[in-house]
Amino acid sequence: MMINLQIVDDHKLVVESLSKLIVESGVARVTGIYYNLESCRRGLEKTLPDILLLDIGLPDGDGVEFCAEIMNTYPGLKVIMLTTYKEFSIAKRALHNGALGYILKNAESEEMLAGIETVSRGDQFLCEEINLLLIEKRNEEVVWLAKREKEVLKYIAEGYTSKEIAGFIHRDEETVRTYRRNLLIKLNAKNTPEAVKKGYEMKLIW
Amino acid sequence: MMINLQIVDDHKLVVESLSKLIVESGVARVTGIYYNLESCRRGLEKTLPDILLLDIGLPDGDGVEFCAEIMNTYPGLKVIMLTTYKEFSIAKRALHNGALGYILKNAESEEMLAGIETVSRGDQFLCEEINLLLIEKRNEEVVWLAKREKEVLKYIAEGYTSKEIAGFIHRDEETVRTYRRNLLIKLNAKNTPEAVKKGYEMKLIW
DNA sequence: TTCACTTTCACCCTTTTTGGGGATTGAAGG
DNA sequence: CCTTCAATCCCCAAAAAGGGTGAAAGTGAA
Repeated sequence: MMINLQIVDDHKLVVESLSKLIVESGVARVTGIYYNLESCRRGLEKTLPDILLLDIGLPDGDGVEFCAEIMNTYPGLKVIMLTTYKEFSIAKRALHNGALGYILKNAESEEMLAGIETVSRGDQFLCEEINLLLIEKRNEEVVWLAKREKEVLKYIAEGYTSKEIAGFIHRDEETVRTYRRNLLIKLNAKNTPEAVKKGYEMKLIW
Repeated sequence: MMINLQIVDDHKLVVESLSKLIVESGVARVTGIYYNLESCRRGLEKTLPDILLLDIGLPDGDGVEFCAEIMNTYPGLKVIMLTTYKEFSIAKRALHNGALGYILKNAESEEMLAGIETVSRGDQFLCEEINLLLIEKRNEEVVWLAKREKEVLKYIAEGYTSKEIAGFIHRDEETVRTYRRNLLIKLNAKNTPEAVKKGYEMKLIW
């Protein structure tokens, strides 16, 4: 019984080669290809695959958050994150959001195929580098920002002051100041510029 | 007379598929593959190709700056930037640094092959999206940061104050404050957090 | 040799941020 | 039920950044 697999990635070169690789190896059948989240959403309504290969930096949103979204709708779906980010916090968030696999784009083809087979059996699969990273940083905390905090961080990155942001979100300036303080603590940043940098690195904003 | 081509990209999946695509199409011969800049440097000393496909986000440095470096050493070498960044300022800097081509990774295979052939004849080739972008923003200025300014921007992104940075680079605090002001003007940012954001977007820091 | 730009430093004054110290509500989870 | 934590607000003092402006030495290109 063949594994049905679909791919979401905006890099056509990656998608083409990947589907060729998968089909030729015989481990799975590629039943759908999407270049953004919106078309993927619509596609999944029609045909649900066993495995979804999901990129993170899509043009219309964040693959990590999308993962949580589709796990709600299709709890049985097996998601493998396929990305370039070898950041601890991103991998951790992806797994927390229900991804069963996490494979870097600089992985070998064999690793890719092994991952698909492992995940299709319902087991977790992490590529070597990420596995080591998670073991190494096993004790480190992941940064969880509240919705409001993320919102404020985005405004900060766009150069708005606390007063201006307070106006945007219809809250007191003091409230925004509190979010700001918490952001610095949670992101372990010395000041706002560093918080923006870390937000970028952890793909919390963009 | 066959085109000799080499690839620098840390995404093994991309490289594999790309070289397969190129070889199978018959437009060129792939004579070298590198996963970082350092090994590319050493490889070019041994065999010089006609065309170099160059990624931007390499593990050991910036492909755009590397382009300028190798154009100095091998002025005849034809470089095609192969990347995910569809930012005006990055493309502009790449071309200024001597790249003859700029192709996005979400381009079609045909575009890729057409690009290789065009560039091999010594003509410039830009993929559709970048071409449109350059036409559209033809009048916009590119941001050129001085070496010191980039250095200061990096320190700012790491959360250091002007006083601390002044200590690091052995200059007066007032000097650093001047760089900071100029950064805001050049990057058209309202404040430092926004400057950091723009620095990231334009791949001026990382 | 101009001209532009980088690099360097200086002074003044205003706004914003930072780093402390709190507090209350309400929702979610054990 | 109790704890945790998001979300909301408050105050103060010190530090840092922002805005204006000026200027001089050095480099490199036209």
